Amino acid sequence: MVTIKDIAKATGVSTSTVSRVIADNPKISSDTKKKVRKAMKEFGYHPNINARNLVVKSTKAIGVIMPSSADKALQNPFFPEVLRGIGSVTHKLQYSMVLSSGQTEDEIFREVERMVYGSQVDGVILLYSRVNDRVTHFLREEGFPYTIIGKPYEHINETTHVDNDNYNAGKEITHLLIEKGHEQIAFIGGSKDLFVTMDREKGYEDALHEAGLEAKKEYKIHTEFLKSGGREAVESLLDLKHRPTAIVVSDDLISIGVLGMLEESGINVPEDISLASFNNVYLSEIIRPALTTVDIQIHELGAQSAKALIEKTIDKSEPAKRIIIPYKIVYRDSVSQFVKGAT
Amino acid sequence: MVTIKDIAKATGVSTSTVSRVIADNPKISSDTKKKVRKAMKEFGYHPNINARNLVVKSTKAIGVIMPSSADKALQNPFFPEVLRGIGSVTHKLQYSMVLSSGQTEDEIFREVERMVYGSQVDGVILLYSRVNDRVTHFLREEGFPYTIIGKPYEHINETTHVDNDNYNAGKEITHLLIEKGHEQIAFIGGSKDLFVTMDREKGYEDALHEAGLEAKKEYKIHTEFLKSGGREAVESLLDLKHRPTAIVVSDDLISIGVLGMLEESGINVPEDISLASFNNVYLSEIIRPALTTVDIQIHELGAQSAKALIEKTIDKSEPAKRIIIPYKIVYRDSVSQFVKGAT
DNA sequence: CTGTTAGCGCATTCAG
DNA sequence: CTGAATGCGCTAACAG
Repeated sequence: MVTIKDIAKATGVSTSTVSRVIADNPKISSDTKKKVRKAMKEFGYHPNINARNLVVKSTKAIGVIMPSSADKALQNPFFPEVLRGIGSVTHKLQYSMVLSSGQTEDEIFREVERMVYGSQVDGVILLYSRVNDRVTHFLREEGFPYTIIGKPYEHINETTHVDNDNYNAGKEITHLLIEKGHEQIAFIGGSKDLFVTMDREKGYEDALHEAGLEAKKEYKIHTEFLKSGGREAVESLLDLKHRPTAIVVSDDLISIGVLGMLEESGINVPEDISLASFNNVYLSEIIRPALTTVDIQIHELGAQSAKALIEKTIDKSEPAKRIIIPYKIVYRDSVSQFVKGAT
Repeated sequence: MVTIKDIAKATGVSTSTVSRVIADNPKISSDTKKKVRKAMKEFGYHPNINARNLVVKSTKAIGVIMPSSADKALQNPFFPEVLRGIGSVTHKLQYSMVLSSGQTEDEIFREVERMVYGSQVDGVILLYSRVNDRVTHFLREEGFPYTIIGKPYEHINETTHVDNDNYNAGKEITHLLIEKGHEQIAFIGGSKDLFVTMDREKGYEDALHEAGLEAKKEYKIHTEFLKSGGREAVESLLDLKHRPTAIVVSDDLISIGVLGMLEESGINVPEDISLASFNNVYLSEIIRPALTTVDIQIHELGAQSAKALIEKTIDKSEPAKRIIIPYKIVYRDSVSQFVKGAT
């Protein structure tokens, strides 16, 4: 390995001078800069990141914490996409991203501990927001920089997070259904202790109320990506005396599962039942019928969270921020006008 | 930050002793070990990873290089799943994974350079295998440990990689179709300079030949995840005088796109056309009809590549290995018996 | 079984 | 504008 010593010796300057040209210190004459740079190139010099980190006490790296993956949640194309978003800014700023790899909550906790205590990263991004999360508590107590994608469970005004206005998105998408003449509108959501689900559901309910429609209890179900219990829940929904004519689904991936179940039952979308969901992952455009869904700009969610985090790691006095990424409804083919007696 | 010095002072031993109990050196009396550990706990001591890396010249971290993402390829659930696989072993071995974030080939190259020259990682895993890849060349010339998921373009016997037997998988899945009575079997693949595609396609062709069937040129098309040109290609396939009765598709995600197109054209799967593909991502189980596909064990692909890489970083003399992960066909609902005159 | 010494590669005072 | 000296936090001989 070629070090700054080598190139110092080769150019006849001191190591500090070399160090200064690396930092592009303005007090170094352009002559010596040129000379030193030439040598660096010739010798194939590259700074040792660890040595540098050790002395400057900063790593130019951020940790990205995925949710515990007992479930199949990670198969959701949401994740590669946020990663891309995060990556787009880390890359621009020459930061690295280190990914968590733990599966259980406990494993993840230890990992974060390692990242923080070992000063492996300057800050972390949480790709989830769970009720009463140990990791969040830890980060907060340590005063370690972090941002959350989604809505924090507590201390919401003191923790910077980037989120969508899921409540209004939920409201708006149900409103769309109502406008289309639907009155029997169901809601299928993911895990109900996720804020996304809760917010979107609340929006759905309020839209209904505002339209003078009833939000029947039996119209709201929650399912973990159609595993085991999930299918039955959906089936019972379809078996209802008053079967809904439209469904708001909290996630495109769930929509795809629901779509399959409807097809099996000989129910056509959107003729018999309309479907509207959230996220606008690539798949929702590919599948038939193409999904009417709200585009939450996943990429931007990631990018902004990284940007905010890095700003915070650089200037600790940076105040906590809430960043709301605008959504927009993408109209495709899974929603249609309600026509009486179609079913 | 509490350092090894602090706890040395507190316990009245030397820093080297503390260092030794961290390493659980057997030559330290259990008495002092106990004493030191107690102090570490009290003071909340955690080793500084950078300092340690600097002296031991190893990082216990591996780089994971994603393909350049001009296309939407990263939306493929394949990636989260390999990441999980890789993560499962890095985590067990207490390694970290740092993810590439470059979008273009050039950006990625610089990143890898940084990882290698900056000794940020001990080795890297390439999640792609492109013809004439700059990164691969670089790694090879530097003699830096790396493994490839997929089939290396060159020096195949000198670079450890983990792959499926895609040729035979392709053969077997087409054979399945043939057994079901199909004789007009088409092939839809992804980018044709990917080895996966090539291997699977070759298997498809050979299966046809062995069965005395013709592999018509117009039956083979390539499409980049159904973007722009892709749809037309598939359409032309369906417009053929002798429309195929079965299709081998090289990737589940493409299958989903094809499925949508067929549905639009009023063609039923599997009644009119059978569909068989590869990967067995979670979606293929959820979608209707559920996909008959070959399970390539993505998770294992990732895990084994990480395992092999780490072994190599630990013992540089470890020989290059080729690790073939077994595949198995998962029979679901997208393939059916061919019945004459069904179309 | 444990302490002393040295040094990993770099950035940063402080002089000059 | 540049060099000498010091130390970041830790491990690794080498002694004892």
